[in-house]
Amino acid sequence: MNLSLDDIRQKFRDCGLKSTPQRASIYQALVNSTAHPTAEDLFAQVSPTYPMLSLNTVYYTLTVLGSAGLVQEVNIGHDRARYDANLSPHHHVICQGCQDIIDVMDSRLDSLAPPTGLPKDFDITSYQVAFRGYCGSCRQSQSPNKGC
Amino acid sequence: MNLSLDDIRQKFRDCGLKSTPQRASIYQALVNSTAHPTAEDLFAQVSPTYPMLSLNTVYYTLTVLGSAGLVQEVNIGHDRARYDANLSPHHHVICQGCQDIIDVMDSRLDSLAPPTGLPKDFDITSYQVAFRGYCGSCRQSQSPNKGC
DNA sequence: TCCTGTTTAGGAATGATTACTATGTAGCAA
DNA sequence: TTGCTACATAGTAATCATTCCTAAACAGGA
Ligand SMILES: [Mn+2]
Ligand SMILES: [Mn+2]
Ligand SMILES: [Zn+2]
Ligand SMILES: [Zn+2]
Repeated sequence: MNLSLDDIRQKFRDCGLKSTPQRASIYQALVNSTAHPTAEDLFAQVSPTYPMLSLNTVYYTLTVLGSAGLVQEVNIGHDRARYDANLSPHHHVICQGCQDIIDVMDSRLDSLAPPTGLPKDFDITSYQVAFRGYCGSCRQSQSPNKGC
Repeated sequence: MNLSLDDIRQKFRDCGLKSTPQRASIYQALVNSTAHPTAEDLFAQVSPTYPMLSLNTVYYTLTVLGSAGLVQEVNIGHDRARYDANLSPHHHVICQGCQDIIDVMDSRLDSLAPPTGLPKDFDITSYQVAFRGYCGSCRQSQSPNKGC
């Protein structure tokens, strides 16, 4: 992507969000990344430019951008939240060794038929496919189940 | 399902796991549920029968059963882990209001083509589809995005 | 029955996230 | 341009799920 700070300020205005240097930097770091960073990752990346930045602000910013629809959480486990500013429909491959998350953009996955057998009053708004496995460097360490 | 405690002791033996009353009760509560409970839920359910039960033991048991392949984690957010002893291939619908998780068994979802564009040394071992939306009772409270 | 490695209970520790709050500032209007 | 006000920030403290640690209990095999 590589959005400039000016592009970002414009986008914030369009969305009715206040534009602050911290907020713009955090969003820029996220939108220009494909690594699905944690809040801490973003904090570490932006900190050098804004030494006063608080990790708290990163969390607050992510929830604000989240409820504006500019950022989504990606859950690969219950441990820590990972964030994604890639709004085009896509899916994820997760390495169970290093926890890396790779984007999958495969249009065949974007029009799955709605699932059968649901309560009829259930309103599905979106879905995502999560593939799991092991990346090249984690393959050998892939531990088999003990019993069974 | 409705497995008896004897069935469960047998299954543990088959898997090479020690059978203790606590362990069997925890697994029984989980395997006979479709609610994808948390560790705390299981603790609350088993506690009346085993007043000395420790929440710690629930966590330990779940990791043991997990590495034996009898139990899987279902992640619907980064907040708390939900557990599932339903080993038949299936998918989930998650209500974003009440966090309920409903099983989806739709065989059309069980043979998706492997995704394109991955590093060739990536080894996919499984995948799951997570549908999100709002159940009947949570529908009205479904809050729209602020900006954008 | 005895032995040994696993399991349990309980308490303490960890670590990500949230809550609280005083100060700062963006955006708007006079 | 200036001043106002609501929102944003930083720092600290609190929360809470999960993990760590350890002594005692115990399951399963010899
Ligand atoms: Mn992504
Ligand atoms: Mn399930
Ligand atoms: Zn890996
Ligand atoms: Zn609901």
